[in-house]
Order: sequence, then structure tokens, then C-alpha cells
Amino acid sequence: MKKIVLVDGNNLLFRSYYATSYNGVIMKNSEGFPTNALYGFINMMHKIIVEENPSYILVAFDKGKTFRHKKYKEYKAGRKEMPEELIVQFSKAKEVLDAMGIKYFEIDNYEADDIIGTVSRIVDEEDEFIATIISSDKDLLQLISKEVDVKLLKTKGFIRFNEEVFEQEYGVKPINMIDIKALMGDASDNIPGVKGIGEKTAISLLSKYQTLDNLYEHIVNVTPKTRERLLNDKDNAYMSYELATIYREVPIPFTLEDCKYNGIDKEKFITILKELEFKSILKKVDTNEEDQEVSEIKKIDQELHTIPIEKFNFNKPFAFYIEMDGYHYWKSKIIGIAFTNEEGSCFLDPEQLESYKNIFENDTSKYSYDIKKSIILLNKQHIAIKNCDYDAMIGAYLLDYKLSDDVTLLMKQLDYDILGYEDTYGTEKRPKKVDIETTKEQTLWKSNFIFHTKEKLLQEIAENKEEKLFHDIEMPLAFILADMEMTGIKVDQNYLLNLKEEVSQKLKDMETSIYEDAGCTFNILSPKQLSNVLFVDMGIPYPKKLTKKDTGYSTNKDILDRIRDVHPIIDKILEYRNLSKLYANYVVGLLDEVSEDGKIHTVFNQCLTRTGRLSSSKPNLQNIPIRSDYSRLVRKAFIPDDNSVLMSSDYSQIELRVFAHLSKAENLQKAFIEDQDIHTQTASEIFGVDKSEVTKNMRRTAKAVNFGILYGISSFGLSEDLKIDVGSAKRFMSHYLKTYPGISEYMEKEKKEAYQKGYVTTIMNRKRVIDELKSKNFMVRSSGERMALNTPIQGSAADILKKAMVDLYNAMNEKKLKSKMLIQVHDELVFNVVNDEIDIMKDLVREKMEHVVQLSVPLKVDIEMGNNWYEAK
DNA sequence: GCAATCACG
DNA sequence: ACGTACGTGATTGCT
Repeated sequence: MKKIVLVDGNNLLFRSYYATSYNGVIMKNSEGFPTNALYGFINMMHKIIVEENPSYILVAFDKGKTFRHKKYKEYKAGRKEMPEELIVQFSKAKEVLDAMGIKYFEIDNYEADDIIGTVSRIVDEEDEFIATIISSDKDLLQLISKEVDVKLLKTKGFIRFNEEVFEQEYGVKPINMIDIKALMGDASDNIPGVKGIGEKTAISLLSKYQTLDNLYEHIVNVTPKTRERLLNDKDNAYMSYELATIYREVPIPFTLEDCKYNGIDKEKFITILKELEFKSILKKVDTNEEDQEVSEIKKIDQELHTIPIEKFNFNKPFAFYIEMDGYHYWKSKIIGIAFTNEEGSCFLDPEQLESYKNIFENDTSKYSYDIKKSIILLNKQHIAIKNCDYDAMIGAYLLDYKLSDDVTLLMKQLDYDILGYEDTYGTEKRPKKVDIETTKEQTLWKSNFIFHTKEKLLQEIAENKEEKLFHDIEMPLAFILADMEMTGIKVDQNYLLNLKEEVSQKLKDMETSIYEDAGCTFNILSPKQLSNVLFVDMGIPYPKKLTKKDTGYSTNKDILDRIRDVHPIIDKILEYRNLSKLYANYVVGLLDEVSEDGKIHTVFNQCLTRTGRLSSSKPNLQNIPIRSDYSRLVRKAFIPDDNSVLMSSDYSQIELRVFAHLSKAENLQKAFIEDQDIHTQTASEIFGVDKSEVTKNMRRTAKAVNFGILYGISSFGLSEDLKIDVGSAKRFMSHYLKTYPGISEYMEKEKKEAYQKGYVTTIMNRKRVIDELKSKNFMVRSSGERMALNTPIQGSAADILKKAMVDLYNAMNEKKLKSKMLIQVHDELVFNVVNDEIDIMKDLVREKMEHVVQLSVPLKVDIEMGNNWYEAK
């Protein structure tokens, strides 16, 4: 059997044009020639060839007015004119196809559909070929037969229809697609169909009567309303039938054999790609870059040659990689260390570690991967690391992976084949047992890799202007975080144990009371069971419309809050949830994490978030309760060392200040310079009242709007947050934007730049690639836009606090202070301050944090102290 | 393993 | 017309 692929060229070009035209902005090459549709088109054709692997392929295009226009003047009327910027891409597409070695045809007065219909008929009639039709137009489904299937393109992926799939989906034969169209019409082609009959009715009618003729013959059996509609529009139905029928007798001037696919004309293809400036595609085509990268890695692999450790020169710069035997570095031990320098690699057995202590502590320049992990593992053996100035993991993080350049491809390979954390250590729940027999080779390979990719990675960092971020912030920060983790924070376990008893008793009482109200017992924490009890058994009306995607009733706080007044059980459930969260996460959960030294040693993930923030895990110390009075009591369990206090220092409104700086909105900046309460100030301006007359509610609204701005704003989101209607939310927004001139311009500029570059940056040039902006899906793309707006704000704030940590840490060292930095919570630092350093620390912390960078608005910190974290806030 | 929920900034 | 605010982590229930 020979396989021929039939592509609806018009359809593909249309799709990729409209999928990549945002706000009228489309991709062009430097000459101004529009290229957006071609980009998607070429990728699509490439994908088709890879996925279908056809020996024959044909692309069909429309040409001229068809017989359908003669029959029905209104055919395709009301369609927007094809934009000039798309028209010019059509002729270019044909050049592209030539270069790709793909045959295309257009025949005067026929649509692409008709050509495809004719070819598929020929395929049906002869015995040598089978065909696959590719389009997103359901019309073509009528061509399905034993030898012909249709790959129907969707916004996400595709569905392959053959006879069975079609019948399962529609309950009729593929040829009845025409009858369906005749009844339901097609708005995009302006085919009328029968008024009042949509897809559902059409399908259900035809699954009973099969064809249009048969339906009208048995019209008496149809329900009165539908019968009336059918009779009213009978003429239209039959005309629509004709219009929807693909013509399969086009006089085609070629044979199937003419459509043989002989592969691309590389030279021609590359010339066109260069002209269109499709660098990423060019890279794929040009000598098959991906293969090259793989071979380069393999080359490193091959070059790996081990030398006896006695002959290894530790006085020259070297890379090292430490392998441990478990998932969690606090609980694991070293099982081997590999070293690489320009002469080769060697392996160190952990039993000999003691005698090699000095090589980590000498002045030689060292490179590693996940240096923080290495510091902590070695620290357990009382070994320090000096002069490690390069961490490949941090480098890869700053490059944000997935740029389509050499280093990133290498890093991807690296991540997948070599250093993948989960591949080596498993997951939290399923940790792998690591033993050196199986990993020795890999460990050597890893250090080898670190050494040999360093230059490339650093070069890439330089190209991004991220050198300062890398060398002056992230690298020193790794050591600081290691110190903070190792120091840990002291926990009052007795306090937590008492709290445990108290909460557990409350939970029991609560439980009985809820069961009484409900009249049955059930699992309160199961949303499924709970919604059943509330909205079915007890008959409480669900307060929100169920959208089609909802699988069932939601029972989240937002929903329950709206029905609080209906029944006392609701408040009890909310309370029960609060308490069980407190119990599981913050009482038992924390107690489980206390080490033998009576402290909690969290892990700060430095290379995880997309914005540049840290995250904290095992346990997470960045989400300890504070918003509710009762839950925040757990903070009393976090206590200072002897003769010390806990000091907390947090930036006031850092993200809004960063936003005022970035957006250059003058009155916003002014408010900060004058040290106003920013939400009150905003309220006074958008409500047009004096500050003294701003009510609590006005301030609350203003605060929500301010947050909306930081998150990339949508009036819907604001209305949800404030529980007001979308219209009012819209008015607040537009009023806000009028009040603060410059903000909408800033946001538009930011979005446009993100679309052009494909990434956004922070004040310290931290980079975040946003692939969502390329999505064809509106929702995904909008979300990409919000990321583009929010990341510079959140990320710059993160940069600022990170730099402050470095500056402050260095200053504390210089002054030989005994106080310690313990925790970072995005805009807050927590310290253990020894009593006789309180004054000096207060001044130093304020000085370093407030003057870490020079913005157009001042930075402000609030400092609190106490005998536990509860008091220091 | 994923969805739902809720803790923080 | 889409369906809707940014960034995290841990627990629970359920397939």
C-alpha cells in the first residue's frame, strides 16, 4: 500500500495566520514582509512529514470563484476580506512547498476541498493507495471511506477520524456529514441550513432518518416544532445540501504518481528560511543541529578518561560532583566524589575523604553542580568549600533553559541524560536507593560534564548580561542559604505538643457537632462527600452557576462563604477545615520535621521558581500562618537561641514600589516619596475624596485594584476578589488607569516587548522565557501576558531581597557578628539576634536593606523583635 | 499520580 | 468569543 497525504493548504495557512496574530501585531522579517502564517505552516508541514511519513503528498489550494458562488450569491458572503498580509504569504507558501519537495495544486474555479475530494475518490476507486486528509474543517469528514481517513486538527492536537470513529461520534455514516450540514448550516461559509436547528438536533434527526430525503418523507413523525422549522426552510435545506457537497469530479491535470514525495531541496529551503528569518527552523534543518548536540555530548563521554587520584593535580581549576545515597541531602551521606580537570577525571572513595579534606579548602578555583547540596554534605564531615565560583545548576537556571541555542540544548541533554535529580534520586515518596556500583560511572561523567560545559554556559550568561546576577548575587547566595539551612531555627516542641492536644480536642468536638447537623457521618475533608451532604441531602442551593467544565459542586471557601447564613453547619465546616489544616500541616507536620538538635532545617530551593523567588520545602517555612488569629499562634513555636531574640525585617510594599519605579507613574512614585499609606492614597484618588474621608471599604477596594495591577489585571478577577459585578470592576479599573497616567502605556509596551522577544527581564536582567505567548489558545496566551506583566515586578523584588541578603551577610561577617540570618519569606528576613547585638543589627539591617539598590522611589523596611516569631511581627 | 483545598508572599 | 489575577508547597482523598 502506498500512502498519500492530502493537505488543505488554505485551511492550514488561515489557521496559522489567525493563531499568531495578536492585537493585529504579526511577525514580520526585517524587511517588513509578514511571515507569521508561514512560520506555523512550515512547522506544520514538517510535523506532517515526520508523523505521517508519507511516500506521496499533495497540498491543495483554492483558486477563483467556484460554481457555488454562481448557485448561491450569498455563498461565503459576510466573510472578512482576506488581509493583504495573509495574501502575500500564500504565494510564498508555494515557494516553500517547492523547496520542501512537496507537490501542490490549484485549479481554477475549484476549492481545495474539491481537489481533495476528487483525489480521495480516485484513491477509493483504485487499489494501490490509502489516503490521509489533513485539515481543521469538519466538512472534509464526508470524504472518509475504508481507504481514506481524516486527521482533524484541533487547537490542541488532533483527532484521527476513520469510519468507526466517525460513526461513534456522530451516530451516522461519514457521507451523512452533508445532511448534517444541510440542516445545521455553516455560519463561516454563510450556508443557511434550517433555522432553529443546530448540530445536536441535526445529528439526532439523522441518526433516526439517515438522509435528508428520508427525513422529509417521514416528516409527519417529527415533533411539531421541529417539523414546522423543517418545512419552513425546506428549500434552504436542499440548497445547503448542494453547497456542502464536495465536488469529486474535478478535471485534475495530474496523477497520483505525480505526487511522489522526494524529500526537501535543502539548499533552496535554507535560502527561503534565511529570507524569512526563521532562525529556529533553520537550526533544525541546517545539518540537523539536534543530532550534532547529542554527538557533542557523546564526544565528552568518549573523551572521559580516568586517571588515578594520586596523579590528579588539585592545584589547577577542577570540577567536582558529589553523589549521595538518598533523596534528601539532610538525611543522606556521600557515596562518592568525582573530579575533573583538563587532564582527566578521577574518583574519590568516601572512606578516604578525610585525607582529601584540604583539596576542598585550598584556593584553587572549583566548579560544581548544586553547590549548596555539596556544602551541606561536606559540612557533615566538617569540610568547608572554598573558592567555588561556578555552579552549573545556577547557570542553567539563569538561562531559563529552553532557549534554542547551543548551551541550552546541552543543558537539556544534561538535565535529561545526566544530572536529572529525580532520575538519580527518585521522588519524595519513592526515593531510589543509590549505590556507588551503579552510579560511579555517572558521577565521573557528571563532573566531566560540569568542567567541559562551563565556558559555553558562562558565555551565554554574559550574552544575557547576567554576569553580575550570577557572580555577585546567586553564587554568594548559595553559600548564604547553605549557612541558613545549616543554622536552622529553634522550635519549642513542648508548645507544639500542647497545641496538638488542644487542636485535636477541638477537632473531635467539631466533628460530632457537624455529624449531628448533617444527620449522618461522612468524611468532612472529602469535597465529594461534603458536596453530596450539603447540596443533595440537605438541599442547600448551590450559590454559583455550574460551568460546563465543572465536574461537580465546588466546596471551597469562596463558595461556602456565600451560604454561611443558610445553615450553622457551614461555619462549622469552615472552622473544621481551618483546624485540620493547622493540625496536619503546622502542628504534626512541623513536629515531624524537628531534628535531633531541636531545630528545623528547611531547604531553600534556589533554582526553582520561574520569577527568581526562592521557595522553601521540607518543611516549607514560607507559609507559616499569620492571617488568622488562632492559626498564627503556631508562630510562638519558633524561638531564638539562648540570650537572643528573633528579629523580623520586612520590606513595606516592595512590589508596588518596584512597579512605581518600572512604570514611571509619577503620582504613584510621589505617594511613596511622601511615605503615604499607598492604598488610602489610591482610594482617595480613584474615589475623588479627601484622604480623611476614605472609608475602610474604599481602602479595601483600592488595595484590591493595586494588587490587580501587580498580577496583570482583569476586570473579572477583580470582580471575583471584591465580590462585585464585572461592570463596576471595569469602572474601577479604567478610572484607576485614568488617574495614574503612564500605567497603561507601560503595560502595553511591556506586553509588546514580551511578544517580540519571547521573554521578559527584571531590573537585574534575570530572564524568563514565556512560551505561552506563542500559544494558539487564547486562555494560555492571556495567561502568558499576565506572566509578562507580573514577572518583572515579582522578579525584581526577588532580585532586591537577594542582593540585600548578600550585602547584609557580608556586612555581618565583616563585623564578626554572632547573630544569624535564619529565614527568607519573599519580602521578609528573620534573624536570630544575640542580645548585645540588637542595636547594631537593627541599624545594619535597615541600612543594608533600604539602600541595596537605587530606585526612583525609596525602599522602606519595618523591623520587629520578640521572644518568638509571633511577637516579632 | 492528580485534583482540590488552603497556607504564605 | 474564548474564561479569568501572580508566585509557591503540603495534605488529603480518590482513581
